[in-house]
Amino acid sequence: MNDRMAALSSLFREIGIISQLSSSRFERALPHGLTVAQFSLLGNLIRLGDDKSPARLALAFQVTKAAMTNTIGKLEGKGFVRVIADPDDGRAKRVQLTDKGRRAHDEALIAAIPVFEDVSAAITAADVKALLPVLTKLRVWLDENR
Amino acid sequence: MNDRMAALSSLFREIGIISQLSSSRFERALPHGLTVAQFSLLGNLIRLGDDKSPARLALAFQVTKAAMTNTIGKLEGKGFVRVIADPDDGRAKRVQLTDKGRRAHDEALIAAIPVFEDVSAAITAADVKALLPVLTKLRVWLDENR
DNA sequence: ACAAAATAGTTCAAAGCTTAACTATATGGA
DNA sequence: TCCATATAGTTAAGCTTTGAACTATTTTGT
Repeated sequence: MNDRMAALSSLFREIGIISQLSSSRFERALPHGLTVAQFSLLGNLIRLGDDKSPARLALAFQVTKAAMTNTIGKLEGKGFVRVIADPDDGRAKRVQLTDKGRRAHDEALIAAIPVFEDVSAAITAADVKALLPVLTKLRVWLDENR
Repeated sequence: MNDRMAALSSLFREIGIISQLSSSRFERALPHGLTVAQFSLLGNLIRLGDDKSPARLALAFQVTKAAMTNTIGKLEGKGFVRVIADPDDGRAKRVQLTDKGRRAHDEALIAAIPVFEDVSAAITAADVKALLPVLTKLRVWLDENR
């Protein structure tokens, strides 16, 4: 058990550091003062469709409703999303992309490309492909057994 | 490049979520209100020797001096470490373990065992072994190209 | 020997996240 | 129908971290 614990400790430690370093590296490159959370949210709305409730987005991103309120508020302040009352549910809201938000995401994507290219030097496509399912399984487990 | 970016995005996203979920899971189990940062610092002092300067510890843990000041302060407040002036360098300090700190780490280690056992269900020893060098390489690269 | 540059540590404000408490609206069962 | 419960969202307080500014001390180079 001792070796096992040591290995897992190392694993979680590396993961924690990578999480921090990668976020700050991307955020340094992103325009409009976008954070990774904001950029990811924009990307999600673009790729998977907008007009979703904050609660649903909070679930999708594994953050609390409070955190999502904050992120959405930031994007709204920048004019990148619009938040309207849900016509079908008086409790709920709906988050919609603005044209400005789409443009901002495009710019951010372009700005992020060189960072991705740089990072590609540190990890091969094959390694990413090998890592992902294992990490996903771990993440799902941690989430389900929270 | 698009697939590559999508894969890397997923990778960093999984890593970010795992970082957060694993920390909170461990912290829920740890006694004395120890955080992962505090527990790791105690462990480092025990395994690799104490009597080290905060600056050196900050480097080892990849956090800022300010963060290390905070972590050490918390441990000092709990009586788990003692901080003295470095007799050889007027600018520096030295962080020393107390007996209470050693005992607290032992207790925390015991409390952490079941968490490690639980997590073992979500990732095999072989997978950890395969992941570690790749993540380490990535972490080192991110650190060097910060 | 001495001024300039580097290093150690602290403090402060800002950011993002969490939990908990709270308001408002919906839903479901008696 | 009506009350209990669940869900949506916000707010406030607390935590950890970062970056920048600052003091004190040491090291370096001339």
